[in-house]
Amino acid sequence: MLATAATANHSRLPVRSGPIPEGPLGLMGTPMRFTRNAEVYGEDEPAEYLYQIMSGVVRTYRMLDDGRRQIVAFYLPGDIFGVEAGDVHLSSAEAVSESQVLIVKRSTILARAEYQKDISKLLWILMAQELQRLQQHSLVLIKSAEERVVGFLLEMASRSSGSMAIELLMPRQDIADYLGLTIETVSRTITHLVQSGVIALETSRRVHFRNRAALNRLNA
Amino acid sequence: MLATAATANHSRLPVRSGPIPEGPLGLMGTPMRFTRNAEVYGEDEPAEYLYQIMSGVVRTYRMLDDGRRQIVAFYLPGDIFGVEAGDVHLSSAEAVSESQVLIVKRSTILARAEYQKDISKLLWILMAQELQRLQQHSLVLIKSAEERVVGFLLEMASRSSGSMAIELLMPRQDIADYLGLTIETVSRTITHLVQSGVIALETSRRVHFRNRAALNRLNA
DNA sequence: CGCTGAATTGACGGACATCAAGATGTGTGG
DNA sequence: CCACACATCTTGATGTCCGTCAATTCAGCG
Repeated sequence: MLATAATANHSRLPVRSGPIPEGPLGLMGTPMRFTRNAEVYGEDEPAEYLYQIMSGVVRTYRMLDDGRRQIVAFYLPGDIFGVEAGDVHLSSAEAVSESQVLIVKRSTILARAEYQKDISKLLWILMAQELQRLQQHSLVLIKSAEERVVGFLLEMASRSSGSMAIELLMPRQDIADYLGLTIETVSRTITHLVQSGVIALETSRRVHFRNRAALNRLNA
Repeated sequence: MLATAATANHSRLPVRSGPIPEGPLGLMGTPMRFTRNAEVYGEDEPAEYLYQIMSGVVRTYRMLDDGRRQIVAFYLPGDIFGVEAGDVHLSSAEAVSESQVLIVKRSTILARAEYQKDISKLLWILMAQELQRLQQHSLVLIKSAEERVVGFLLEMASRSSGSMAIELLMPRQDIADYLGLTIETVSRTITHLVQSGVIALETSRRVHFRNRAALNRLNA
């Protein structure tokens, strides 16, 4: 799954996983910075580039005409995003926090893919991940609020280095829009998890796991 | 969006869009029949084949541990399914009704794709469609029951030939599991749409559109 | 016909949204 | 360093949409 269980790293520092995974993109990309909430690309724009996160977090999302926002994915350091099978972006992308992103022209990659087998293989793998994430996500959206929140915490845990505690790198509103809930429901659910002793909050963004077994059980 | 408004075709015949689109698969496939509810493939099985529907309907779905079923997609005549970026199926596939399906070995296709450019292009297009469908679907799952049902009817309309009336080729339970609702809610919502005069039911499976504008308006 | 699965309808309760207020945290300027 | 402004997060009260449970009705078929 996305759950690449990294061996525990009991650093007390914020997550930001260590060194940037030197993917194939690292060799040819141009670094660029995005401030909080800055747009990386917009829905329906031509998909000209691929992006790899060096630091920070990026969210992709789509808007419903009535103003609701569905966050499609969060990308963390090392993750590659902007992959589309078509030549137009299906969603918009924004920096959740100050972020550094490597940018590579799609045409360059596609050209290389012509003769360089591993590149085109990489593209397929990325597509496969996207598909799997999306399928997983639609499964999440039919669960109860508690299951969604627990699932989210576990997903974030699996993607960050620490196993005992994680840093939520996005505001509650983003979590709500990712899970298809309201911010109040997310907040209340977390409070409830704290009260039942399965997690503890050091700050509102920092979550300690006190009973991982119970969490897994709640993740029906 | 998915609603590719086809120019009207006032046939009174059941949907089953005309002749089978003679895709590249048509040239080399082996036909096979599946009875109602027969399994085409199962989740986690190796993805060895691609499938093209000749007649009937196939659904793909995933199960939640608590028994809930999330239908991922319905495939109608002409549609190709079984495309996975990885080499394992992420979902199971079953015939909704008696169906005829063309089957092609994946390895054959991939081999051809090596030197035959249009084949590998086709694969990308299919992936793109899957991605788009999935994204669309997760947007649907955060809408209200009425919006989901209306959206479903419009989606089915856009995929079938007739514009004034459509045949729902699957039972209510399948619609419910596709939309993340219960069968009762689907039924009640349809009844409500009938009462407000935007649709009419000839039989429970056959839907007449009486006020397309209103439908589009309800599809927030 | 009567049998069987599918679909509809009704009564009721609960989970989550909504509306509103307060608490906590954070950055800025004096 | 403090104070104020503003955003984020939490908490409470209330409403409603939809799920659950249960009973009918309807359609297809031997």
